[in-house]
Parts: sequence; structure tokens; C-alpha cells
Amino acid sequence: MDEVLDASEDFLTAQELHGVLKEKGHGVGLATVYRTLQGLADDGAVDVLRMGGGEAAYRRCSAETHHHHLVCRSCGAAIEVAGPAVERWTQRVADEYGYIDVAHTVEIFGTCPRCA
Amino acid sequence: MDEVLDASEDFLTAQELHGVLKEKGHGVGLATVYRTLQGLADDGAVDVLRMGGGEAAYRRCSAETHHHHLVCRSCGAAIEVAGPAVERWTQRVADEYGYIDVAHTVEIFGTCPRCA
DNA sequence: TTATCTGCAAACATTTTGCAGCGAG
DNA sequence: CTCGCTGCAAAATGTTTGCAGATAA
Repeated sequence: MDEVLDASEDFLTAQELHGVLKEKGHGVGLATVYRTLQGLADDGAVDVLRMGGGEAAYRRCSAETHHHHLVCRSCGAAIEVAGPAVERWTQRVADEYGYIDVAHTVEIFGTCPRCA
Repeated sequence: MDEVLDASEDFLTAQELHGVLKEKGHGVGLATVYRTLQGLADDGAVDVLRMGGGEAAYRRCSAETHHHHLVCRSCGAAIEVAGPAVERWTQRVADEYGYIDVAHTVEIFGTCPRCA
């Protein structure tokens, strides 16, 4: 299953991944896809993106460091972007209000040049 | 139902809101809660926050302008924060890669002083 | 009456879990 | 044999929808 994830530049939902695998002949079960993805996500091996309908999309990321994504809302293509300024800003805001153990989610959605 | 939303400083899920209303004696149906919240969200009258499990939390926000939230992951209390720098940063990143029609999600999660 | 709103229950979609079987070590 | 991984099917979760009755104009 990993090969498909590696080969894709885009975010894939569990169900899309399952569909791709079935097309390729693999008799893979949906449960296994979910289980594997959950494991990979726990290990930080893939990035998780929660879409509107409560479904999750996964993508194997090249960068090992913390980063965010510029995602095409039409085709799902994702560019990894680093934002040091944003990291500092979130930390500063949290400090200001005494919040600790801070995490943040930052995603940028748009329409990519090819889909425009 | 609006009164409960107005009175709450925290993000509430549809189910939490439904529970509060039932406790108060209102025989409100869960479906009505969802329908009302969806309407309010469409009108931009409430801010929507998508939590981990694919569930959505809602909050009536005072600020009319675009803003983000510093949310306590323990009690749900939310502080509205403006981040002009982040807005500029997202736009700049999107421009750089030719993405158009750009939107973004920025949420900061942490543990608030009272819950720490 | 006509249109809107409500509650209930059923439908839906996504994800998780229980369980039995299979294969590697 | 034992352990872990797999698939299937059932359950759990959160949300949406169809429908009939109540309410208001």
C-alpha cells in the first residue's frame, strides 16, 4: 500500500486509496487501509488533513521538519511550505494568554494553476 | 437556541448544544439543532471549528472581521485573535505558486491557564 | 390554505472494532 | 505452536434527510 502513497503527490482519503488499490488488483480491505494509515500517522510518517465532511486525507511528506500545506481544493495537489513567522506568531499569541502545550493547524486552500 | 449560543464563551458541538437545551427543559430535537447551526454558519453568524473526530463545534463570535481562535483543548474556551501577519503570509505563499481563490484555516490549540 | 418550522426516525458516510483465518517465524 | 496481520462484517459516531403534524401568516 505504501507504494501508492509514495507515488502520489496529492492528498488521498482512505477511501480513495482503497479504490486505487482495488483497481490495481490488490484485494485489500478497507479496514486494513484505515489501520495502516492510522499507524503511519501515529509514527508521523504521513501528514493528515481533515476535510470538511469529517473525512481525512493522507499524504506521505518528504520534509521531515514541521511544515504546512498549500492544497489545491480541486485536484488535491499539495505543496509543502514552511512558515517560521507563523510558528513564532502562534507561540507568541499563546504565551500572551498563558496557554501552554500549544499546537496549531495551518492549511492554505486554493485553486492551483493547472486547475484554474 | 440562540440564547445558549450567545451565552457561551466556548465552542460547543451540536450535540453539546442539544444536551444543554434538553437540560433546560426545551424539547428540542437534534435535527433542529443541526439545521439551525448550519443556517447560522452559512450566514456567517457563527464560527465553525472542525475537531478531530470529524465533529464540528460552533461559537457565536463578537468580532465581525476575519479572525482566528486560540482554543483550550480541555474546556473549549476560545479567544478571538487577529493575525494580520498570517493573512499576508498565506497570500504571499499562494501568489508564489500561482494559486488563486485562496482561503486558509488557522487554529491554535492549547491548555488554558485555568485548565493547566 | 399555504408556507415554514419542528421532531422523530430512518438513512448515510466515515471510521472503528470483534473475530476467525492465514502465514511467517 | 504462537503471534501478528488481514479481511469481512457489524458496530459506533456524527450528520443529513424524508415525512407528517403543528404553527403562523
